[in-house]
Amino acid sequence: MPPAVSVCLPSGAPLPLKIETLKNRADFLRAARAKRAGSPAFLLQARDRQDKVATVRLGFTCSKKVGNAVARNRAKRRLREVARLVLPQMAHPGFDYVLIGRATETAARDFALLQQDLSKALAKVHA
RNA sequence: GCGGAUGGCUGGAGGGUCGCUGCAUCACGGCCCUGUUUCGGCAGGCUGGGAUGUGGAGGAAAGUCCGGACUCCAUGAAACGACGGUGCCGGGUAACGCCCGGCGGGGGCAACCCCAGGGAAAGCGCCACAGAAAACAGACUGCCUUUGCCCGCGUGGCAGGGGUGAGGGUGAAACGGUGCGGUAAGAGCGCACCGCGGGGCUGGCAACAGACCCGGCAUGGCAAGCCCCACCGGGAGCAACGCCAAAUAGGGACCUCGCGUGGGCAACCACAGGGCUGUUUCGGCCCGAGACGGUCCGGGUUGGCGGCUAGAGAGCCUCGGGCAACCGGGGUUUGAGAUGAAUGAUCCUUGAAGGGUGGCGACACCCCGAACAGAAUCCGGCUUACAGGCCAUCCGCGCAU
Repeated sequence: MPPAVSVCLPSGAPLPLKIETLKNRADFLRAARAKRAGSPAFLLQARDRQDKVATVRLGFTCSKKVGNAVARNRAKRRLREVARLVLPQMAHPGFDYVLIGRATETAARDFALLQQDLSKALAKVHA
């Protein structure tokens, strides 16, 4: 583990939210049991970790249902991009988010609509 | 021009904005450690985000089917055996089940393509259906001839003797095929050609081919059935393996086998005994009071760094050897290393083929917007998937000259 992220935080004033990648299977499973919000092109899962650490963590899931390796990679990249654009303004500190890709819609849906979808889903999950 | 055959190349293009990741350089911050100090710092290491520059998916990255490199484990010798693989000959290669060149067989007018292509006189097994008969030789039917009897006297019927071997619808396969002679009818019985077997000869490194001589002919097929022969082969894989840090654990229950002898106060030693090394023999190692036996239960299996991308490298040009695969030399250019896994997201322009509408047509307008597919230690192959486009060589047909 990199030494204690929380130690160097106090100095920061506004400080943009740190976004890390979710890596452990256990974290994915915990997120799956928390709140969720559907959307035509993806499914959003969100969980408040309640561990006093502000870092936002983000994960992606594209199962074999999405398609072959090329289709799965493309779906993940689009989800990653839309999250990169939307999340910094919308995310709540201390949350884990997981975006799950769908078969054809994730790759096909208009990108502007995709951003709107994510905003709506985040709002629903935070409510 | 039309139809083919073979080999090879390519795998949308241009731009704007915003990102990801490796490396290099540059300053900046953090402060822990080390060194030093004139106590301000400085140097090294660690670490955090940033700027600039530069590199960043494929011909199959795929299937994971072969062959290697590399790493760890195992590895005493001989003989024997088991298992798996390969299978015409020669060459290439680090190696191969791959590639090249030949040979043999089959297909095609041809270019060319296809072949799991050792052994069936070592043995066992199998040969469906059909057929008189399916494996070793005859039976059945037939053909010829002859004797007797019968009648409605005929190219008749019945019974018997003798001769004969391929005429018998079949079938994947029938004591070799075709023709002529021969005969009562026939038959390699004789002859010619083809096939087959044997022999030496010639050519070839060889597989094999050729002509010649001899033999009237002896060995049905299946070895992607067992098998025999020759050759090859230790096992597991980068989640290999090494290092650092942290944490946890250094277990428990039951069963099986064993707990022997001698010396010594004891530690221990020696010998029995047990286990491992495919088997055996010799040898070696371990245990020796427990087991490097089995079953079940419980706990753990995290993070980082190295391995990690420079090599049997690749592309192009060129010289030499070789029919070729390929080998040797020179020059030049080039070089993904991610790890919830980067190599992109989005917008604009252009846009192949395809589809639709109109038109005799050239064409115009509209729709759709590139196939298969994403490195995971690295190479050499094979196999499979693939929208289109392009090039070279060759073959057949047609037309013109």
